[in-house]
Amino acid sequence: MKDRVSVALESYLEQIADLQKEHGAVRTSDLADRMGCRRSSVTNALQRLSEKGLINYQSYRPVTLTAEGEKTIKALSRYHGILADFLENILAFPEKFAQEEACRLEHRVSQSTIERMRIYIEFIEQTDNLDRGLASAKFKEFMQKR
Amino acid sequence: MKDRVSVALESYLEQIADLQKEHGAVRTSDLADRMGCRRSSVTNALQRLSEKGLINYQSYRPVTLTAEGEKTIKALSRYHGILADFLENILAFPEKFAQEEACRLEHRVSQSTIERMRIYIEFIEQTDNLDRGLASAKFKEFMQKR
DNA sequence: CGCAAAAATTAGCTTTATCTAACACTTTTA
DNA sequence: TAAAAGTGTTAGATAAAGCTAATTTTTGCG
Repeated sequence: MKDRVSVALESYLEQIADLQKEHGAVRTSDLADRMGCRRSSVTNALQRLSEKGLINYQSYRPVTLTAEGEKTIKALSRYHGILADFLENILAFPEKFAQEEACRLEHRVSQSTIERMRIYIEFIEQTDNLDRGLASAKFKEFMQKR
Repeated sequence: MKDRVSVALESYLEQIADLQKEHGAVRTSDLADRMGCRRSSVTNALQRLSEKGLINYQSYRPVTLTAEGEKTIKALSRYHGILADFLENILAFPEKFAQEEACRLEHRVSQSTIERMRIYIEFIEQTDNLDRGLASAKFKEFMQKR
């Protein structure tokens, strides 16, 4: 069982995936902007990600994810999505906050909790469809009145 | 706004509070057992906690929390309690898991999310009392059927 | 009491993750 | 096309958090 990559490196990896989608190529300075750190810290991170086989990296060349890196990202972004969905649609947070909080939590929340959140969302949706509780709508209403 | 103590140090602080309650005095080796690390790492942590004014520490003496340390712990354990409550009573996890997961998350979840979880629990309880949805019971039932 | 065992600390090393400053490559542009 | 600007990397520091091995302090017992 290959040891899990650190929270910091996971975040770099996510930003790389994001930038790849947006711009194709991924540059050190864009990553530094996103991560709020110096370019030299990015270089250091890229070297470590490369050693772990998660990115294709050569000096002065734009970066891409390896197949392994893609796989890691896929799992992570699923976690992120479910978390953000839960925060927005169950706990009734605004989307922006939900996204930010999901970023903070996705590296820590266990798989069981993620799956349970998914099931909970499904449950609430079913309840809503049965027009019995309209639980999520009711919660939003409840929030307004406080 | 004094900068927040690290996740690692926060964990040490919690174990200190726990041991203080159980045994009065807090010894390096007990802490090492609890934290699953070496005694030398504990000494190192104690020195840093002491520099931050969170514990009273002198070489070879048992450790106690400062007022500041107590305050930190109080906030943390409130977070822990709400999280565990949410995991157990909303997401229907067994108590043991809820406690463990709360330990992992309490250092990362933002205050807003904690407060919102508290409100959500309150909301569900009210709903349940109105005998309208019995949402939490229904969710447990729903879980059983899967 | 005095000494051995246990407990705690120190010293020194490692890795991660960050920084600044200096240097090396690339790209732009006059 | 060559100098300047911009981008990327290296070198060297620092701090957190851990480790092992060696040393120091405390404690318990014969």
